[in-house]
Amino acid sequence: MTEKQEKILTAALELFAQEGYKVTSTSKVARQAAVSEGLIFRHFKNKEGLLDAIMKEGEKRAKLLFADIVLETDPKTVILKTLEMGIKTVQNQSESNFWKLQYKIKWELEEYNAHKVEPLLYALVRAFEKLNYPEPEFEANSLMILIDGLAMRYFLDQQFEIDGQIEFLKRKYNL
Amino acid sequence: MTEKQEKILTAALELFAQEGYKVTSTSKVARQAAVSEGLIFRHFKNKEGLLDAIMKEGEKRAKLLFADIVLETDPKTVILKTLEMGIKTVQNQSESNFWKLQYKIKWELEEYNAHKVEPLLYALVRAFEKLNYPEPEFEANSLMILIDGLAMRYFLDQQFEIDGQIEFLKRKYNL
DNA sequence: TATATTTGTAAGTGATTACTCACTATGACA
DNA sequence: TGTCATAGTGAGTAATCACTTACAAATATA
Repeated sequence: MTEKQEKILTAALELFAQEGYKVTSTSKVARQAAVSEGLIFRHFKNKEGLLDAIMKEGEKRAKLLFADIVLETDPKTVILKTLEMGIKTVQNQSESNFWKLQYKIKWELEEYNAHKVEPLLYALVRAFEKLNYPEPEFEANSLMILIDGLAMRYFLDQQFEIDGQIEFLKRKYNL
Repeated sequence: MTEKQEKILTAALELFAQEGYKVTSTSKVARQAAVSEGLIFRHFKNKEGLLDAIMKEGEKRAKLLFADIVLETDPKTVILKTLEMGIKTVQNQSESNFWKLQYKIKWELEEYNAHKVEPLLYALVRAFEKLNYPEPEFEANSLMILIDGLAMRYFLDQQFEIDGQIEFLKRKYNL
Protein backbone atom coordinates (compact mmCIF):
# COMPACT_ATOMS: atom_id res chain seq x y z
CA MET A 1 0.00 0.00 0.00
CA THR A 2 1.73 3.17 -1.23
CA GLU A 3 1.33 6.60 0.32
CA LYS A 4 -0.82 7.89 -2.55
CA GLN A 5 -3.00 4.80 -2.38
CA GLU A 6 -3.81 5.58 1.24
CA LYS A 7 -4.43 9.23 0.39
CA ILE A 8 -6.99 8.15 -2.19
CA LEU A 9 -8.75 5.85 0.30
CA THR A 10 -8.90 8.56 2.98
CA ALA A 11 -10.22 11.17 0.55
CA ALA A 12 -12.79 8.77 -0.88
CA LEU A 13 -14.01 7.69 2.57
CA GLU A 14 -14.52 11.29 3.61
CA LEU A 15 -16.26 12.34 0.40
CA PHE A 16 -18.42 9.21 0.07
CA ALA A 17 -19.54 9.59 3.71
CA GLN A 18 -20.27 13.29 3.40
CA GLU A 19 -21.66 13.67 -0.12
CA GLY A 20 -22.64 10.14 -1.06
CA TYR A 21 -21.05 7.46 -3.23
CA LYS A 22 -22.76 7.92 -6.57
CA VAL A 23 -22.69 11.71 -6.58
CA THR A 24 -19.00 11.94 -5.68
CA SER A 25 -16.98 12.08 -8.89
CA THR A 26 -13.64 10.35 -9.26
CA SER A 27 -12.14 13.67 -10.31
CA LYS A 28 -13.18 15.17 -6.96
CA VAL A 29 -11.60 12.26 -5.08
CA ALA A 30 -8.40 12.73 -7.05
CA ARG A 31 -8.36 16.46 -6.38
CA GLN A 32 -8.85 16.00 -2.62
CA ALA A 33 -6.16 13.30 -2.54
CA ALA A 34 -3.82 15.54 -4.57
CA VAL A 35 -3.33 12.78 -7.12
CA SER A 36 -3.98 12.35 -10.82
CA GLU A 37 -7.38 10.89 -11.63
CA GLY A 38 -5.88 8.04 -13.62
CA LEU A 39 -4.14 6.69 -10.54
CA ILE A 40 -7.48 5.78 -8.98
CA PHE A 41 -8.21 3.43 -11.88
CA ARG A 42 -4.67 2.02 -11.87
CA HIS A 43 -5.00 0.95 -8.23
CA PHE A 44 -8.71 0.18 -7.84
CA LYS A 45 -9.77 -0.71 -11.41
CA ASN A 46 -12.95 1.38 -11.28
CA LYS A 47 -15.10 3.49 -8.96
CA GLU A 48 -16.81 0.43 -7.50
CA GLY A 49 -13.43 -1.12 -6.74
CA LEU A 50 -12.59 1.98 -4.73
CA LEU A 51 -15.77 1.60 -2.68
CA ASP A 52 -15.07 -2.10 -2.15
CA ALA A 53 -11.59 -1.34 -0.83
CA ILE A 54 -13.02 1.15 1.66
CA MET A 55 -15.73 -1.23 2.84
CA LYS A 56 -13.34 -4.16 3.21
CA GLU A 57 -10.95 -2.04 5.27
CA GLY A 58 -13.85 -0.92 7.45
CA GLU A 59 -15.23 -4.42 7.95
CA LYS A 60 -12.02 -5.42 9.69
CA ARG A 61 -12.51 -2.66 12.23
CA ALA A 62 -16.16 -3.60 12.70
CA LYS A 63 -15.24 -7.20 13.46
CA LEU A 64 -12.78 -6.09 16.14
CA LEU A 65 -15.50 -3.94 17.66
CA PHE A 66 -18.08 -6.74 17.68
CA ALA A 67 -15.64 -9.33 19.00
CA ASP A 68 -15.24 -7.43 22.26
CA ILE A 69 -19.01 -7.59 22.82
CA VAL A 70 -19.64 -11.14 21.62
CA LEU A 71 -16.93 -12.58 23.88
CA GLU A 72 -18.46 -10.94 26.95
CA THR A 73 -20.25 -13.41 29.29
CA ASP A 74 -22.05 -11.12 31.73
CA PRO A 75 -25.47 -10.37 30.11
CA LYS A 76 -25.82 -6.83 31.45
CA THR A 77 -22.35 -5.95 30.18
CA VAL A 78 -23.27 -7.27 26.72
CA ILE A 79 -26.26 -4.93 26.56
CA LEU A 80 -24.30 -2.04 28.04
CA LYS A 81 -21.45 -2.41 25.58
CA THR A 82 -23.87 -2.67 22.66
CA LEU A 83 -25.56 0.55 23.72
CA GLU A 84 -22.30 2.40 24.17
CA MET A 85 -20.63 1.00 21.05
CA GLY A 86 -22.01 3.83 18.93
CA ILE A 87 -20.87 6.84 20.94
CA LYS A 88 -17.38 5.57 21.56
CA THR A 89 -16.42 4.77 17.97
CA VAL A 90 -18.14 7.82 16.59
CA GLN A 91 -15.82 10.23 18.43
CA ASN A 92 -12.91 9.38 16.13
CA GLN A 93 -13.15 11.24 12.80
CA SER A 94 -12.31 8.51 10.28
CA GLU A 95 -14.14 5.90 12.35
CA SER A 96 -17.19 8.17 12.34
CA ASN A 97 -16.93 8.59 8.56
CA PHE A 98 -16.85 4.83 8.16
CA TRP A 99 -20.04 4.24 10.17
CA LYS A 100 -21.82 7.09 8.49
CA LEU A 101 -20.87 5.61 5.14
CA GLN A 102 -22.26 2.22 6.21
CA TYR A 103 -25.69 3.75 6.78
CA LYS A 104 -25.57 6.04 3.77
CA ILE A 105 -24.64 3.17 1.48
CA LYS A 106 -27.58 1.13 2.75
CA TRP A 107 -29.97 3.80 1.51
CA GLU A 108 -28.06 4.52 -1.68
CA LEU A 109 -27.62 0.94 -2.83
CA GLU A 110 -30.60 -0.53 -0.93
CA GLU A 111 -28.86 -3.57 0.53
CA TYR A 112 -29.18 -4.10 4.27
CA ASN A 113 -26.85 -7.08 4.91
CA ALA A 114 -28.46 -8.14 8.19
CA HIS A 115 -26.00 -11.05 8.37
CA LYS A 116 -23.13 -8.67 9.15
CA VAL A 117 -24.54 -7.99 12.62
CA GLU A 118 -25.81 -11.53 13.24
CA PRO A 119 -23.12 -12.42 15.83
CA LEU A 120 -24.01 -9.30 17.77
CA LEU A 121 -27.71 -10.13 17.53
CA TYR A 122 -27.17 -13.65 18.88
CA ALA A 123 -25.06 -12.31 21.76
CA LEU A 124 -27.96 -10.05 22.67
CA VAL A 125 -30.49 -12.89 22.47
CA ARG A 126 -28.37 -14.94 24.91
CA ALA A 127 -28.03 -11.92 27.19
CA PHE A 128 -31.78 -11.33 27.34
CA GLU A 129 -32.32 -15.06 27.91
CA LYS A 130 -30.01 -15.02 30.91
CA LEU A 131 -31.88 -12.03 32.29
CA ASN A 132 -35.16 -13.97 31.93
CA TYR A 133 -36.81 -11.60 29.47
CA PRO A 134 -39.96 -13.41 28.20
CA GLU A 135 -39.21 -12.89 24.47
CA PRO A 136 -35.41 -12.61 24.10
CA GLU A 137 -35.36 -12.77 20.27
CA PHE A 138 -37.84 -9.94 19.83
CA GLU A 139 -36.13 -8.02 22.63
CA ALA A 140 -32.72 -8.33 20.94
CA ASN A 141 -34.17 -7.35 17.58
CA SER A 142 -35.85 -4.31 19.10
CA LEU A 143 -32.58 -3.15 20.58
CA MET A 144 -30.80 -3.51 17.24
CA ILE A 145 -33.57 -1.56 15.51
CA LEU A 146 -33.36 1.10 18.20
CA ILE A 147 -29.63 1.41 17.60
CA ASP A 148 -30.25 1.90 13.87
CA GLY A 149 -32.65 4.69 14.79
CA LEU A 150 -30.15 6.22 17.20
CA ALA A 151 -27.44 6.16 14.55
CA MET A 152 -29.74 7.81 12.04
CA ARG A 153 -30.57 10.63 14.44
CA TYR A 154 -26.95 11.02 15.50
CA PHE A 155 -25.70 11.43 11.95
CA LEU A 156 -28.56 13.50 10.54
CA ASP A 157 -30.06 15.59 13.35
CA GLN A 158 -27.67 18.30 14.53
CA GLN A 159 -29.88 19.05 17.55
CA PHE A 160 -30.01 15.46 18.75
CA GLU A 161 -28.33 14.75 22.10
CA ILE A 162 -27.43 11.11 21.98
CA ASP A 163 -25.75 10.83 25.41
CA GLY A 164 -28.88 11.69 27.40
CA GLN A 165 -30.94 9.28 25.33
CA ILE A 166 -28.46 6.45 25.92
CA GLU A 167 -28.31 7.17 29.66
CA PHE A 168 -32.10 6.83 29.71
CA LEU A 169 -31.91 3.50 27.92
CA LYS A 170 -29.36 2.26 30.46
CA ARG A 171 -31.89 3.04 33.18
CA LYS A 172 -34.64 1.27 31.27
CA TYR A 173 -32.55 -1.89 30.93
CA ASN A 174 -31.43 -1.64 34.60
CA LEU A 175 -27.75 -1.37 33.68
CA MET B 1 -52.82 20.59 -12.79
CA THR B 2 -52.76 19.07 -16.29
CA GLU B 3 -52.68 15.36 -17.00
CA LYS B 4 -49.04 15.43 -18.09
CA GLN B 5 -48.10 17.41 -15.02
CA GLU B 6 -49.47 14.64 -12.81
CA LYS B 7 -47.72 12.02 -14.90
CA ILE B 8 -44.42 13.79 -14.30
CA LEU B 9 -45.04 13.94 -10.54
CA THR B 10 -45.93 10.26 -10.35
CA ALA B 11 -42.91 9.20 -12.38
CA ALA B 12 -40.58 11.42 -10.38
CA LEU B 13 -41.91 10.17 -7.05
CA GLU B 14 -41.37 6.57 -8.08
CA LEU B 15 -37.88 7.15 -9.49
CA PHE B 16 -36.68 9.43 -6.69
CA ALA B 17 -37.88 6.92 -4.08
CA GLN B 18 -36.35 3.94 -5.83
CA GLU B 19 -33.11 5.28 -7.28
CA GLY B 20 -32.54 8.48 -5.32
CA TYR B 21 -33.05 12.15 -6.10
CA LYS B 22 -29.64 13.27 -7.30
CA VAL B 23 -28.87 10.23 -9.41
CA THR B 24 -32.24 10.25 -11.20
CA SER B 25 -31.87 12.31 -14.38
CA THR B 26 -34.60 14.58 -15.66
CA SER B 27 -34.44 12.74 -18.99
CA LYS B 28 -35.31 9.48 -17.20
CA VAL B 29 -38.27 11.10 -15.46
CA ALA B 30 -39.48 12.45 -18.80
CA ARG B 31 -39.11 9.04 -20.46
CA GLN B 32 -41.06 7.27 -17.69
CA ALA B 33 -43.77 9.95 -17.79
CA ALA B 34 -43.90 9.69 -21.62
CA VAL B 35 -43.35 13.41 -21.94
CA SER B 36 -40.72 15.67 -23.48
CA GLU B 37 -37.91 16.62 -21.11
CA GLY B 38 -38.48 20.34 -21.63
CA LEU B 39 -41.98 20.11 -20.15
CA ILE B 40 -40.52 19.33 -16.72
CA PHE B 41 -38.73 22.67 -16.72
CA ARG B 42 -41.76 24.49 -18.10
CA HIS B 43 -43.93 23.34 -15.21
CA PHE B 44 -41.46 23.02 -12.31
CA LYS B 45 -38.72 25.51 -13.29
CA ASN B 46 -35.87 23.13 -12.41
CA LYS B 47 -35.12 19.71 -10.90
CA GLU B 48 -35.31 21.05 -7.36
CA GLY B 49 -38.72 22.55 -8.08
CA LEU B 50 -39.90 19.10 -9.09
CA LEU B 51 -38.74 17.66 -5.77
CA ASP B 52 -40.38 20.52 -3.87
CA ALA B 53 -43.71 19.85 -5.59
CA ILE B 54 -43.55 16.18 -4.62
CA MET B 55 -42.63 16.94 -1.01
CA LYS B 56 -45.33 19.59 -0.64
CA GLU B 57 -47.95 17.21 -2.00
CA GLY B 58 -46.76 14.54 0.44
CA GLU B 59 -46.73 16.84 3.46
CA LYS B 60 -50.46 17.31 3.10
CA ARG B 61 -50.98 13.58 3.40
CA ALA B 62 -48.61 13.39 6.39
CA LYS B 63 -50.54 16.08 8.25
CA LEU B 64 -53.79 14.18 7.76
CA LEU B 65 -52.12 11.07 9.12
CA PHE B 66 -50.69 12.81 12.19
CA ALA B 67 -53.92 14.70 12.95
CA ASP B 68 -55.75 11.44 13.61
CA ILE B 69 -53.19 10.52 16.28
CA VAL B 70 -52.71 13.94 17.85
CA LEU B 71 -56.47 14.43 18.37
CA GLU B 72 -56.76 11.11 20.21
CA THR B 73 -57.28 11.47 23.98
CA ASP B 74 -56.83 7.92 25.26
CA PRO B 75 -53.07 7.52 25.93
CA LYS B 76 -52.87 3.82 25.01
CA THR B 77 -54.63 4.51 21.71
CA VAL B 78 -52.13 7.29 20.92
CA ILE B 79 -49.23 4.87 21.34
CA LEU B 80 -51.04 2.11 19.47
CA LYS B 81 -51.88 4.33 16.50
CA THR B 82 -48.32 5.64 16.37
CA LEU B 83 -46.96 2.11 16.25
CA GLU B 84 -49.40 1.01 13.56
CA MET B 85 -49.12 4.19 11.49
CA GLY B 86 -46.24 2.79 9.52
CA ILE B 87 -47.66 -0.52 8.38
CA LYS B 88 -51.03 0.86 7.36
CA THR B 89 -49.82 3.65 5.08
CA VAL B 90 -47.03 1.59 3.64
CA GLN B 91 -49.40 -0.90 2.01
CA ASN B 92 -50.45 1.61 -0.64
CA GLN B 93 -47.91 1.88 -3.46
CA SER B 94 -47.61 5.65 -3.96
CA GLU B 95 -47.98 6.27 -0.22
CA SER B 96 -45.14 3.81 0.35
CA ASN B 97 -43.00 5.59 -2.24
CA PHE B 98 -43.63 8.89 -0.50
CA TRP B 99 -42.49 7.64 2.91
CA LYS B 100 -39.49 5.88 1.47
CA LEU B 101 -38.54 9.11 -0.29
CA GLN B 102 -38.81 10.99 3.00
CA TYR B 103 -36.17 8.76 4.56
CA LYS B 104 -33.99 8.57 1.47
CA ILE B 105 -33.94 12.35 1.13
CA LYS B 106 -32.84 12.71 4.75
CA TRP B 107 -29.69 10.73 3.98
CA GLU B 108 -29.12 12.29 0.57
CA LEU B 109 -29.53 15.92 1.59
CA GLU B 110 -28.64 15.42 5.29
CA GLU B 111 -31.48 17.44 6.77
CA TYR B 112 -33.56 15.79 9.45
CA ASN B 113 -36.37 18.33 10.06
CA ALA B 114 -37.30 17.06 13.52
CA HIS B 115 -39.93 19.80 13.76
CA LYS B 116 -42.11 18.04 11.22
CA VAL B 117 -42.93 15.30 13.73
CA GLU B 118 -43.03 17.60 16.78
CA PRO B 119 -46.83 17.46 17.21
CA LEU B 120 -46.65 13.68 17.18
CA LEU B 121 -43.81 13.72 19.70
CA TYR B 122 -45.75 15.96 22.10
CA ALA B 123 -48.81 13.74 21.81
CA LEU B 124 -46.63 10.81 22.83
CA VAL B 125 -45.13 12.71 25.77
CA ARG B 126 -48.64 13.47 27.07
CA ALA B 127 -49.66 9.86 26.57
CA PHE B 128 -46.69 8.52 28.58
CA GLU B 129 -47.37 11.13 31.27
CA LYS B 130 -50.94 9.94 31.64
CA LEU B 131 -49.70 6.37 31.93
CA ASN B 132 -47.33 7.48 34.74
CA TYR B 133 -44.10 6.56 32.97
CA PRO B 134 -41.28 8.10 35.08
CA GLU B 135 -39.55 9.85 32.15
CA PRO B 136 -42.20 10.60 29.51
CA GLU B 137 -40.00 12.83 27.30
CA PHE B 138 -37.24 10.26 26.97
CA GLU B 139 -39.85 7.53 26.57
CA ALA B 140 -41.55 9.39 23.70
CA ASN B 141 -38.24 10.13 22.05
CA SER B 142 -37.22 6.49 22.29
CA LEU B 143 -40.41 5.41 20.59
CA MET B 144 -39.87 7.88 17.75
CA ILE B 145 -36.29 6.67 17.32
CA LEU B 146 -37.51 3.09 17.34
CA ILE B 147 -40.01 3.93 14.59
CA ASP B 148 -37.21 5.43 12.48
CA GLY B 149 -35.31 2.17 12.94
CA LEU B 150 -38.38 0.13 12.04
CA ALA B 151 -38.92 2.17 8.88
CA MET B 152 -35.30 1.72 7.88
CA ARG B 153 -35.51 -2.03 8.25
CA TYR B 154 -38.87 -2.20 6.50
CA PHE B 155 -37.64 -0.33 3.44
CA LEU B 156 -34.15 -1.82 3.19
CA ASP B 157 -34.23 -5.35 4.59
CA GLN B 158 -36.23 -7.73 2.38
CA GLN B 159 -36.16 -10.43 5.07
CA PHE B 160 -37.51 -8.19 7.82
CA GLU B 161 -40.96 -9.10 9.18
CA ILE B 162 -42.33 -5.90 10.57
CA ASP B 163 -45.71 -7.22 11.74
CA GLY B 164 -44.27 -9.63 14.31
CA GLN B 165 -41.96 -6.97 15.64
CA ILE B 166 -44.82 -4.49 16.05
CA GLU B 167 -47.02 -7.08 17.79
CA PHE B 168 -44.16 -7.62 20.25
CA LEU B 169 -43.92 -3.88 20.91
CA LYS B 170 -47.67 -3.74 21.58
CA ARG B 171 -47.16 -6.38 24.25
CA LYS B 172 -44.23 -4.43 25.73
CA TYR B 173 -46.30 -1.27 26.00
CA ASN B 174 -49.31 -3.24 27.38
CA LEU B 175 -51.58 -2.18 24.50
C1' DT C 1 -63.58 34.36 -35.90
C1' DA C 2 -59.27 36.71 -34.37
C1' DT C 3 -55.93 37.16 -30.82
C1' DA C 4 -53.37 36.00 -26.75
C1' DT C 5 -51.95 32.67 -23.48
C1' DT C 6 -50.77 28.29 -22.07
C1' DT C 7 -49.09 23.63 -23.08
C1' DG C 8 -46.03 20.91 -25.39
C1' DT C 9 -41.97 19.37 -28.38
C1' DA C 10 -37.29 18.57 -30.48
C1' DA C 11 -32.95 19.88 -31.04
C1' DG C 12 -29.78 22.02 -29.22
C1' DT C 13 -26.11 24.09 -25.15
C1' DG C 14 -21.62 23.80 -22.32
C1' DA C 15 -20.23 21.30 -18.37
C1' DT C 16 -19.23 17.08 -16.18
C1' DT C 17 -19.16 12.03 -15.94
C1' DA C 18 -16.36 7.38 -15.51
C1' DC C 19 -12.80 5.67 -17.74
C1' DT C 20 -8.66 4.92 -21.32
C1' DC C 21 -4.34 5.60 -23.36
C1' DA C 22 0.21 6.98 -24.38
C1' DC C 23 3.62 8.32 -21.90
C1' DT C 24 7.30 9.23 -18.03
C1' DA C 25 9.57 8.45 -13.28
C1' DT C 26 11.09 5.36 -9.89
C1' DG C 27 13.11 1.51 -7.82
C1' DA C 28 14.53 -3.54 -7.53
C1' DC C 29 17.20 -7.06 -9.23
C1' DA C 30 20.38 -9.39 -12.91
C1' DT D 1 24.87 -0.71 -15.77
C1' DG D 2 20.74 -2.40 -18.22
C1' DT D 3 16.18 -4.36 -17.88
C1' DC D 4 11.69 -4.81 -16.27
C1' DA D 5 7.73 -4.13 -13.40
C1' DT D 6 5.27 -0.89 -10.85
C1' DA D 7 3.73 3.92 -9.78
C1' DG D 8 2.15 8.03 -11.53
C1' DT D 9 0.64 11.67 -14.96
C1' DG D 10 -2.24 14.48 -18.15
C1' DA D 11 -4.69 14.77 -22.12
C1' DG D 12 -7.87 12.54 -24.28
C1' DT D 13 -12.79 9.72 -25.02
C1' DA D 14 -18.01 9.12 -25.77
C1' DA D 15 -21.89 9.51 -22.94
C1' DT D 16 -24.76 11.90 -20.00
C1' DC D 17 -26.05 15.86 -17.12
C1' DA D 18 -29.48 19.94 -16.10
C1' DC D 19 -31.21 23.26 -18.64
C1' DT D 20 -32.42 26.62 -22.86
C1' DT D 21 -34.35 28.06 -27.01
C1' DA D 22 -37.15 28.35 -31.08
C1' DC D 23 -41.13 26.91 -32.54
C1' DA D 24 -45.85 24.44 -33.05
C1' DA D 25 -50.36 22.88 -31.14
C1' DA D 26 -54.09 23.54 -28.16
C1' DT D 27 -57.02 26.30 -25.48
C1' DA D 28 -59.06 30.46 -23.54
C1' DT D 29 -60.82 34.98 -24.16
C1' DA D 30 -62.38 39.00 -26.97
